[in-house]
Amino acid sequence: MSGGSREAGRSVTSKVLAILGAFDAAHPQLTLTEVARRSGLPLSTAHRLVGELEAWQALGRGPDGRLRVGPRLWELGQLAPNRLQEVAHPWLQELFASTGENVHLAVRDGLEVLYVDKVYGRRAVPIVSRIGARLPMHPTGVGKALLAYEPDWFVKSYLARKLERPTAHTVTEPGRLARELAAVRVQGHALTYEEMTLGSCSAAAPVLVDGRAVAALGIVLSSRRARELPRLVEPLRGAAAGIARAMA
Amino acid sequence: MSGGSREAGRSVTSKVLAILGAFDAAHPQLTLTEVARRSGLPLSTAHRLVGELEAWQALGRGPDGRLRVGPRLWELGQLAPNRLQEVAHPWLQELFASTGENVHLAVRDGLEVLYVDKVYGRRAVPIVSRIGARLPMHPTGVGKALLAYEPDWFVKSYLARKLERPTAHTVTEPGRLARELAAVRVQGHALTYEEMTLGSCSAAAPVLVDGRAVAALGIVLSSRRARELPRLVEPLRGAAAGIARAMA
DNA sequence: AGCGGTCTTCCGCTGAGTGGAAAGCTGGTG
DNA sequence: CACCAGCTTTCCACTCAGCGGAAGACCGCT
Repeated sequence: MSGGSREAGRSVTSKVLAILGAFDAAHPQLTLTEVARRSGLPLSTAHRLVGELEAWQALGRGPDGRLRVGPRLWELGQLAPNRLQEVAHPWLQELFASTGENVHLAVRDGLEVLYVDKVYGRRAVPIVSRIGARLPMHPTGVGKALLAYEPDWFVKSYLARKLERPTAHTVTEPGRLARELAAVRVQGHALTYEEMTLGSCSAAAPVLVDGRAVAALGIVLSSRRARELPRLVEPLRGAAAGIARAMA
Repeated sequence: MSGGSREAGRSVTSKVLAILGAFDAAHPQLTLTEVARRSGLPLSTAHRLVGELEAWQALGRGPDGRLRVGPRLWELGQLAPNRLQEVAHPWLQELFASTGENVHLAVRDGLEVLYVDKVYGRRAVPIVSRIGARLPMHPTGVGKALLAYEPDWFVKSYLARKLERPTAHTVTEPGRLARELAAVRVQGHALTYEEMTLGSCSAAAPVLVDGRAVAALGIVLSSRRARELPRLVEPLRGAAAGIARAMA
């Protein structure tokens, strides 16, 4: 840019976006120095740009003075149209009403599940997912439900990587996982037991439109109540089917 | 900036933000030309910057090719911490569960109400508010509940302006409105009948922390069922009080 | 084929943006 | 209370990235 940019060809816009990109679910608040480090910008450059973003409320500061995403970006984000969420939300609500359990909706994004919506009540025990958060596919119910309906080549390349292992219950052996996915395809739903978080288990069903899983609907409960899961599968599948019908 | 910027002193960052600012609830999707007009930028400049934003998924395109807020900004927006929403959501959920009606939570932002959260089911009839949307204060239940607890000078200057009149039922005479606000303060809740939208009416209660209304909780239903509103006031006030206690 | 609108590309000028360095702030430690 | 380590803020002279008017491509409509 104008002036002595060390790394030529980097636009101001890309720097601004790099700063925004420094924030993610694992790093929702950062010091200026951390922003500079994570975005790969010189500290003084980060300082100036962050100042402008802050003035516009794109970024804000927490009580401790650390930087966080600001209200203006939240508001802007709400403008992003999301047909899936709009169509599906009433079903999540209904499923929650009839079961009283945490329910959530996720889509695949890259090699992860992205949580798109969630309905929970007061006694919601385990905070497993957050709207907008990402988790790996293989240890989550919704992830398995989605993965099971991906084409072979995709599943193969997913399993070929070294898979994370958040708990001792996580299944990471490619063979066993592939067999589980086959079972999901046959049964039409996935179950997990403490594979992502100790203390919680889940059931999930794919939202199938033209044979492709465009999303997955999941229900999570405390693993103490794991034996109640089978009872929840039917309503879960019903809601997933309802969403699928409304999406088509 | 570098080059022949007509309006000197305008940073690239401010231009990027102006582009983002071109999107709002009333204009969720825009053509490039509209973006340029609304942000006050030359078309070619808008074109270049929009290109970069699009590549980063900060903006996206709808099926018709028009620009909209992209998934990346949605995700980023979800990162914005919001204690009010986190604390209040379970109460909204519970209020919805016990009444089956649309409930929503709003705060004052400038001279408008900003909807922060909303819970609704399948039979939700009237789409009055959207999370992240803004509406004027005087024709909405939550707006009246919030306005009633603002300091005198604020209310005075609010009433001094020419007030919008979305329906024939909207109260805009300063005197009558002031009297209504006094009644809200006495009763602890506000009622509206088709003041914002024909066909729907609402009740709302302030969330009072140290005597200040930090938010308002509202419930909306079809005006055909207006006579059921009084029955809903008690649960509404209970939930608002619960939120207030949890916020303190 | 002409028209009103949109989108895309081009290119030479220039001041906005740059970032290293140095100075200011913390708060913790011996 | 001097010292230090890490974070934040300010400064400034150099320079190339960004600029935007203009020209042209590309619609859909009549």
